[in-house]
Amino acid sequence: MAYTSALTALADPTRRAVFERLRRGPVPVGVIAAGLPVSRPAVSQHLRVLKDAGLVCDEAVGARRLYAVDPRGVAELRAWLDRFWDQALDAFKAEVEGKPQPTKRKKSR
Amino acid sequence: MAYTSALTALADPTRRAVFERLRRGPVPVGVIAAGLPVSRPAVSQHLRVLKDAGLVCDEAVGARRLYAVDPRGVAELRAWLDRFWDQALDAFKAEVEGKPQPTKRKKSR
DNA sequence: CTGATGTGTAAGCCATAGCTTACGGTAAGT
DNA sequence: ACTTACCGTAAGCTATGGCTTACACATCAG
Repeated sequence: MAYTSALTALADPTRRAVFERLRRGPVPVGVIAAGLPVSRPAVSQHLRVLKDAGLVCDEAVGARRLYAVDPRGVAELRAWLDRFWDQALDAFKAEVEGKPQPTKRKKSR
Repeated sequence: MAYTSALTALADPTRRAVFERLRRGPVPVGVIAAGLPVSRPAVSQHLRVLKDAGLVCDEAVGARRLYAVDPRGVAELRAWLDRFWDQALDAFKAEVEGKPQPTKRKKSR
């Protein structure tokens, strides 16, 4: 269940800013920190959390280190949310169509 | 930007447990608290946060109050994640095509 | 080899957030 | 009307987490 750590990671505003900055493409740490109101070590710590959550991957390029979004982490989060979406919609539909039973599972796809 | 509060809300493990309990259908507060290792007021506070984030909606039924998942909140989160997914994939593709060996990574699925 | 650049890590401070107990309010049952 | 059940809110305590400064290591330029 890696989506739990992913959600925890994306909860912090600064960390979201870091992550959204990476959306445009691979960026070194210093560049990210330059566009944010926090220090560079803070960005390093945020990247550490995002990496542990499987949301970003890094690559050493000379003295620098490029960070990029890891599509796999995003995919996991999407999968969890989609599963949630389907079940919630089924429950909602059953609720609207007259309420036979609170917890009733029709069909799942 | 309601997805920010949604992500913040889903970061807490207990709050995720509350939310996932609601996935099966509308449930009163007491039932949720009975299945969790926290007190009932704690669950109330969590539901408050989830409601403010647009993830759940409530309905008074007699002395009880039923909470259910609000599909709209889930949809917003999905939209944000999908937009992220597309841009991340584009950046990843451009990175692969542009440079010979940008990042050594396999395709997951 | 020396200095400069880029980065990760450790220690410490402080604000935030989650939990508990206590209380007030509304609805149903007798 | 009185009692019981169910729920939300307030106040307070404590732990977690994010930020900073200081330090250590690796790489490139000269």
